[in-house]
Amino acid sequence: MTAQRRVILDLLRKQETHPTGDELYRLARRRLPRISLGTVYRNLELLSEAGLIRKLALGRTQRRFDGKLDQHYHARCLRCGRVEDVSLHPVSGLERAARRATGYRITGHHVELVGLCPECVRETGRKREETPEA
Amino acid sequence: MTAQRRVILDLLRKQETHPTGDELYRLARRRLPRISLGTVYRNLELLSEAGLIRKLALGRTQRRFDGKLDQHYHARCLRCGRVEDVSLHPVSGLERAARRATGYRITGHHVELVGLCPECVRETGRKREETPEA
DNA sequence: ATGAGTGCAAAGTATTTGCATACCA
DNA sequence: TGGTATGCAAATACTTTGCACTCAT
Repeated sequence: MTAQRRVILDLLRKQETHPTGDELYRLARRRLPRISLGTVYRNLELLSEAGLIRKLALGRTQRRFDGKLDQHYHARCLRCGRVEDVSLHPVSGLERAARRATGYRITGHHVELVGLCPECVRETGRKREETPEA
Repeated sequence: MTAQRRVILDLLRKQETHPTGDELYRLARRRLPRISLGTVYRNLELLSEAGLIRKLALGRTQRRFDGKLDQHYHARCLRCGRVEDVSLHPVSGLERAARRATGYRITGHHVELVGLCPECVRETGRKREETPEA
């Protein structure tokens, strides 16, 4: 746990917002003026692998598109990155509860389930070296 | 509705996966060899504005990080992009139901509520020109 | 002829990586 | 002194945009 890593973790823990890599870099620079963007990203990666922080906008940074417009949820495989539809009844009451809790005008919601797809379950059953990305 | 746009919409509707811009570009090129990546992205944007398709990995393409590890959900403002924690009781039974429906080994889930934050509700109450991105 | 849409290439944004150096066990 | 982490800069990945041109009104 280097000074850089500690500062990043610290910032992230006390931050109410959910900062981006760049925001974190700017914040971290106030305490460690010579820290580099690369170090910030590297440590974010390591910290999240270690389970000390979470990445939002899970999955890859690349955007995916969906032609199905009915309300449905998604399951994403942590290992191979595939995304599948999950047809479950939309959770009722969620949006109303969230409105109360946040004051937002909620217009929709989305659920992402994460785990391993059947195929990757089999694969990792055999050889356990590879670790899911996050 | 140009030929390009129709092809993209078509592909997206019949695709089981949730293709990325690039994948769609490659698929579209089989039917329209001269289509360009720019056109694909432009049309994805337009189609999603028109409500004909959905963007997954909502929000910006930029990743955000979270230092809080307890299970909690997030609310994202469509207009200003801010992301806030929402403390709601985790939806129970969701993961089990998803496992049944998909065969995935589910290890977690995440809920994102989308809408307008109170501040943006006020803003848009006044002037209605700006439209949320998606 | 006008406005919307296109292909192409260049620019932009976000993130990752190679490399030489610095630091610690 | 060996391995890990760093700063810096270059590279990469993905997406957006400027521009000149086409095409259907």
